[in-house]
Amino acid sequence: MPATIGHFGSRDIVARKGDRPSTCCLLLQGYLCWTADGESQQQITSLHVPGDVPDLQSISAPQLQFDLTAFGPVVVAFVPHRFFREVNESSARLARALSLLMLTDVWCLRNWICNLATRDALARVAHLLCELTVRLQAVGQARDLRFLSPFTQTDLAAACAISAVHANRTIQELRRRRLLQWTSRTIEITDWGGLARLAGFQPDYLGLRKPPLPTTKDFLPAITELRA
Amino acid sequence: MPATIGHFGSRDIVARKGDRPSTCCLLLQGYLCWTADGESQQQITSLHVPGDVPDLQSISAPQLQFDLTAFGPVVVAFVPHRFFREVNESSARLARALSLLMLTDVWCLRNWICNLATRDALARVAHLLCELTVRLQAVGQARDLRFLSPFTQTDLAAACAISAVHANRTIQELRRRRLLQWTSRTIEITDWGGLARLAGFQPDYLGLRKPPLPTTKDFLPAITELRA
DNA sequence: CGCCTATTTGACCTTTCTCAATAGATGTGG
DNA sequence: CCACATCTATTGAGAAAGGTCAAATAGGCG
Repeated sequence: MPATIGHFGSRDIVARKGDRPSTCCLLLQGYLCWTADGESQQQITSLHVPGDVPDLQSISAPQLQFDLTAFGPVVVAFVPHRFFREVNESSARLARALSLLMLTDVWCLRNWICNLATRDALARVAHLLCELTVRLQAVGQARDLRFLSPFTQTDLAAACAISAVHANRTIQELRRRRLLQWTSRTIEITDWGGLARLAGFQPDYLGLRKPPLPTTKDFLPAITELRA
Repeated sequence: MPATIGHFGSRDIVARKGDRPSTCCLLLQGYLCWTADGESQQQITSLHVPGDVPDLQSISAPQLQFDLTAFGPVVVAFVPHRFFREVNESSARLARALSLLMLTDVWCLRNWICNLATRDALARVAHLLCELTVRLQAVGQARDLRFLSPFTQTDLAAACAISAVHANRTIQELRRRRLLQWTSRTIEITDWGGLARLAGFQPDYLGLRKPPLPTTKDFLPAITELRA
């Protein structure tokens, strides 16, 4: 897999609205979010973990509609669109894997909408953390429901569409209920059952999960190779 | 284009969560929405107008994640997945058009998220109506900013994630400001500039619009043929 | 006309926001 | 290693937006 490695610091914009990139970025380390600039503050519309290719769609997009922002130190592999086009033609199995990756994005977006629309602040934050935990576990980035997070409470607020102050109070409430610990840069879910119940988190939330998750894994050999 | 025509009444579920359809539905008349069942009420996660193929993704999806619900009387053409697969291989131009259609969906979803996340009820409803109007105009379903709508205020509430009561008060406020009329089954925007300003609606909202809209048109000859 | 659904209204209550101030952390240059 | 600047987290108090409940009204349709 032909690729160029890129490193970014927190808040760096990896790809900008209006860009017409000729590569996709495979996220190797850290977090990437699609962000939109609101008048008051920026809004996060989706969240990506290592193994994701957030801008897979840029292959056929005339231009990017949002900014792709790094959170914390980030390592990406820029892979030429050409590579994916060739994969699409040469391997039916990998082509299907790519479709599923895109599909998963869409399905995450609809769930994100449901999260914003149907839950109050407490359940909303809980749900986001459930999703994040599951996705990190799936790629081996969270052991024992514990993971590093470069997100500030303000970032969380931008993802959940609540104010930073309220995000703080919400987290305190989650701590008070002994559902999680969030100190300095690490988050630990101390009561997964309780958090999931509060969030109304459906484990089969991932209905799609079983098929597409191996999908991501299809690229892991290549990823590992790149990391070395 | 091989197709079977289907007719549906309001609230009929055209495709159900968990289904594994072997066709996509090209919407010919009426509205389709992807809906999720919340505890209290159903949530609309996206809205489709004639010319759209809401479940284009089902081609590579193992199963549907949400319900596809009809609003008002709806006519669809069920087109076999096979047809789209063949198109993908035979015509690079139409293949690109299909990619753009899918892309447009993703981009609509992110904008939907921004709408829920960054606007208050009044601007949110205004924005939804702006988007709806533009999309209807693009396919000739709204003349003079006036169109038929089978949506109840409760439906609007489900789309904007507000309560039905508040939706009602919001619409009254829009009427009071002489931005629109909404009587019985027709909506008319009486002050487009004012509505767009209130909503913070970006005409290039559609950034993608110029390229992909012709995309939809690529199918219009076929659509017209089917209608006849 | 009568039923059923959709809209409208009022009163009251809850959630969340905003503003403002304080405290804690982190990082930088001297 | 300290002093300072900056970012992040926390707290309090008051205000605004929106939710809920319940009842009244208005349409649409057989």
